[in-house]
Parts: sequence; structure tokens; C-alpha cells
Amino acid sequence: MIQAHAIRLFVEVGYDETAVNDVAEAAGVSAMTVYRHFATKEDLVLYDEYDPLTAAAILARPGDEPLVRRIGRALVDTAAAADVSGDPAAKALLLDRLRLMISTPALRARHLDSQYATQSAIVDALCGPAGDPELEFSVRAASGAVLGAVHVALTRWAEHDGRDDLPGLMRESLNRAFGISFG
Amino acid sequence: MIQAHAIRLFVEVGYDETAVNDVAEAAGVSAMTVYRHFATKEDLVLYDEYDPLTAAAILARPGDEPLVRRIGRALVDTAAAADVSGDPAAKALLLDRLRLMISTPALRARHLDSQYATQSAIVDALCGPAGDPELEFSVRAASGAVLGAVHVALTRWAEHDGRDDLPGLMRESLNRAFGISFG
DNA sequence: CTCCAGAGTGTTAGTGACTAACAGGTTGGT
DNA sequence: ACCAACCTGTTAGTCACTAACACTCTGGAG
Repeated sequence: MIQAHAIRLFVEVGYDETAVNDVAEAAGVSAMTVYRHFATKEDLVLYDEYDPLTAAAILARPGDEPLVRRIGRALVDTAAAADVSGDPAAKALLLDRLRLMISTPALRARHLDSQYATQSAIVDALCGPAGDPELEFSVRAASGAVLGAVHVALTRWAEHDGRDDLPGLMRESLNRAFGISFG
Repeated sequence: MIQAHAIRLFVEVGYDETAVNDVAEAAGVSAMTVYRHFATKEDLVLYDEYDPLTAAAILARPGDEPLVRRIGRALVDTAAAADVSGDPAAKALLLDRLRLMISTPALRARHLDSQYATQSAIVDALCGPAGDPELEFSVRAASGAVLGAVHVALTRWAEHDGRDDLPGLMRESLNRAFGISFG
């Protein structure tokens, strides 16, 4: 509820122009309460629930697949499973959040950092806590490249106001980057 | 000179534990003077002079090459041209900065965002201001993936204290991600 | 030599994100 | 009725960053 007020204000007034105090006031609580639920102002926009889902999706795919294909298809699968096209309100919220993450430098930076955390989650899932350094290098390289391409699809999807099919866009972006099919 | 004091303090004391005031005091100037030369505290670590070099290196490569290879090799070439292995002081400074950028969340986020700016610079160089949207999609996808893989090489290089050959690491990372040679 | 313009610097006061420490109220179980 | 855990509000403080104004020092024009 605090979050809903926050994003509404960020969209209407602007992220930098909205103080945490304004959010608190709009939600009818004190500023301290906001900080108890969200460590930083940025976290009012950047909650990311997909990391564990992604890791699980990668492990669910056959292990004999090439790394890039395995990681790429797992990400596409996760996006398809988290489909929001049937829920206009959820979709509008997601689009608002994404547009903020793209246009606001502070949010964009933190969003990219959370993508870096996703990369680490993928490495942990595939290599374990103390795995072979050579394998880890390959997994990091593959997941870094895949996430870089997927991020482009996410950006483009938000710029087109969600009119495209997100998993399809991700497949297309991966296709163009790697020249192989991620169907 | 301000920057040198800043990085020394950040390494010795810690980034979050060092106030801009401390940096100013160490450099013998006022805090205001620091802000006149560096827009933010983060910019004391994150000056990035390589974007225009990268764009130029891409345009210098043959246009009939596949996008991924063209961008990847241009980045490797740029790293090779900006070689610091012959200058121990410059190398140590670069390593200190990189380690800060990796271990400090705020710096890591901003560094990833500057990588995003590099991506935009590549798109501008290859597509112009109002280019074909389809070509732009391909360029963004390719450069996003390539930069994701290259970032892994940079991280690994810093973690190994610069003992490896950076351009070689970048080639290796690109190899593992894309399965083609970037020699 | 004088004067002046401009660049670099310092000071002060202020905003806003965020933290620490303490105090009051609310809920659920005994 | 009581207690403990939890959520919340208040206050005071630190720190990044900005705006506005005054000062100094330099180099060139007269």
C-alpha cells in the first residue's frame, strides 16, 4: 500500500521531485515506517522476486544443453510463467515500474546491479558454493551475455508500452545476439 | 590530486566510512571545491574515458563483419590499446578503482550504468541519431550481450590482481559466451 | 603601473536520504 | 488481567549535495 502510493507519486510528480516524506504522508504513516519496510527509497520501486524462480528454471532444464541456450531458455520460460498479460492492473504497475527504472538514473543503476545479483544467483545454482573456477568463468560469461541481451528486450518491451509479447521479444533479442534459436 | 587522496582513503578506510569532508581535508581544500570538480562522491572513482575510443574502434572495423564479432573485437582492441601493463603505478590505480567498483554496491551500480551508457554510445555510432529501429534492436542486443561478457572478464582480471592479460581474458570470455573466436 | 575580468576557492545555510535510540500502543497467548 | 512481541511515532543526528554570496589571485588591456 505504501508502495502503491509511492509509485503513483513517482509517476505523477517524478522520482527526484518526490520526497520519502511525501510518500509517507500520502500513505498516512510516518517516514520512519516507510524505512522500516523499505531499506531505501529506491526499493520502493525495485522489488525483484524473480531471482529464485530463474535459478530453479535453469536447474529444471536438461544439463546437456549448451550453457547459453540453457540459461537463455530458462529466462524466457520464467518470463512466460510470470505472465501479466491477463491482469491489466498488474501489467500497468509493472510498466510504470520499468519506465521509472529506465528513465531515472539512480533506479536504472540499481536495477542493473540487481541484474548482476541475478547473475550471481545463476552461478550459485549451476556451480554451487565452491565450484570449479573454470566452469564458473564459463557460467559467468554465458549468463552475463544472456542477461545483457535479455535486458534489451525488457527495455524495448517497456518502451513499446507492453504491446509486444515479452517472452517473444526476449527470444528475438537472444536470437540476434547469439544467432541461434531459443524457441 | 583530490582524486588520488580520495582513492587512497577509500582503499584504506573504506568507501562508506570516508566522508567527502575527509577527502577534502586530506587534499587540503574545502568540501565545496571537491564538488566543483566531481559532481558526486562516486565520480571520485568512476571517471570513464573509454566510451569515445570504443565507438571509434567499432567504426574502424570492417562493416561486413557480424555485429557481435565486430563489437567484441573492437572492445578487445580498445583494451589492448589502453594497455597499462607497462606502467605499474597506473595499473595499481586501475586495480584499486576496479576493486572498489566491484565491492561497493553504490559504485558497482553506477559502473554498470556507465556500461549501459557505453551501449548507447555503440548504438549511436552504428545507427546514427534516428536509425532503423530493427537495426537498432540488433545492435542493442549484440552490444548488450558483448558488454555483459566483457564485464565478466574485467571482474575476473581485478579479482586476480591484474596478473592475467586483460585483452586475452576478454577474448576468452567472449569465446565461452558466443562459441566463436575473437582473435 | 593600474585596473579589470574571470577563474578558482571558501563560507554559510539549507534540503533530503538515512540511522540510532527511546517511547507508546496493539495484538495474541497465558 | 497480564505479559511479550511487534509495529509505529518522535527526536536528534550524520552525510551527500545545492544555492547564493564574498573573496583572492591571476593575466592581459589600457
